[in-house]
Amino acid sequence: MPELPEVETIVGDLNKKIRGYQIISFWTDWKKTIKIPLTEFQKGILGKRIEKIKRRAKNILFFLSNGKVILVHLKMTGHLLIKNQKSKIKNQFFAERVNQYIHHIWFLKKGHSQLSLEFSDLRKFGKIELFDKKELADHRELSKLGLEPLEKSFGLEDFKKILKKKPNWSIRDLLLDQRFIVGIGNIYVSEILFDAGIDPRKKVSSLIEKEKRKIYISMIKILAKAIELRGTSDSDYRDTFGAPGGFQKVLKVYGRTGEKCLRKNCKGVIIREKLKQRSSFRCPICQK
DNA sequence: TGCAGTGTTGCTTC
DNA sequence: CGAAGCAACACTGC
Repeated sequence: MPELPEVETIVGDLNKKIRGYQIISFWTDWKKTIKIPLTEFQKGILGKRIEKIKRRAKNILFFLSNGKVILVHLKMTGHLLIKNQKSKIKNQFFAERVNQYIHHIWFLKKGHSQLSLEFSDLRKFGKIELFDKKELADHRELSKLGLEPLEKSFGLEDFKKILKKKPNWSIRDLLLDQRFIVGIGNIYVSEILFDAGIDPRKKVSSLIEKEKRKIYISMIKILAKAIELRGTSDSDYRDTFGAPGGFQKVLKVYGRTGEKCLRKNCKGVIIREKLKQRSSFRCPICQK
């Protein structure tokens, strides 16, 4: 389930490995994922060079030499894997599990080097779009997205401005809503609020100055740490080598129902509760 | 064994 | 208008 740190890791790898490659062909067995007619998609990408890859929220954007942009969203179970004839996915068990779900493949070439970029998507929730770079600014969905939490320009004051917009919401619902701050999903929202010592159900308007500051700092700290560890592989996230991330080893609350709270001297036991149809994890003692 | 749970996000409904 | 619920899909685990 890729959130900001996972997508950031993937984009970093893609830039290292496929920047400058030309798309020679594209194969799919599930057209529904591609949001424009397949012939139009093919025409827009074949023979074009991949100039750079960027992340916006949880979206991956491939900028092509003809001014087109391929948008890929992995949703819940998507993976992008890069392979050449010799390379095998690092984790063989994972390779066997994932290969049968490869529904789209870009075949790439640069000089004598040939690679394939394979999109594995078990639940087929992922999406692929193609549009002109000049439409980027008013893209129907991208234009509605909120601020990037790791941008240098995203300061405490910006965060507090966002908090003012939804005083009656719980802090958890606000952090998860991509219209305000992007990139945070169910795993990191639990971890951020644990780190900040804040109850996820807490109403935004009841947060005092100190708490707002804590949440802001924890948000940046946890996301940056997760990128450093190449993301969280709870059940199925893998990087473009098929290798797992490292953040799952340092999760403090997510998926730790019934286990002891890891905060020093806290005797709490982590609980899971349903908030708005989704699981939320917290320590009932040290998150106030 | 069958059905709830899994999490992202846009769409529908009220 | 906003909030809640659902659908897209397939596998896991209780």
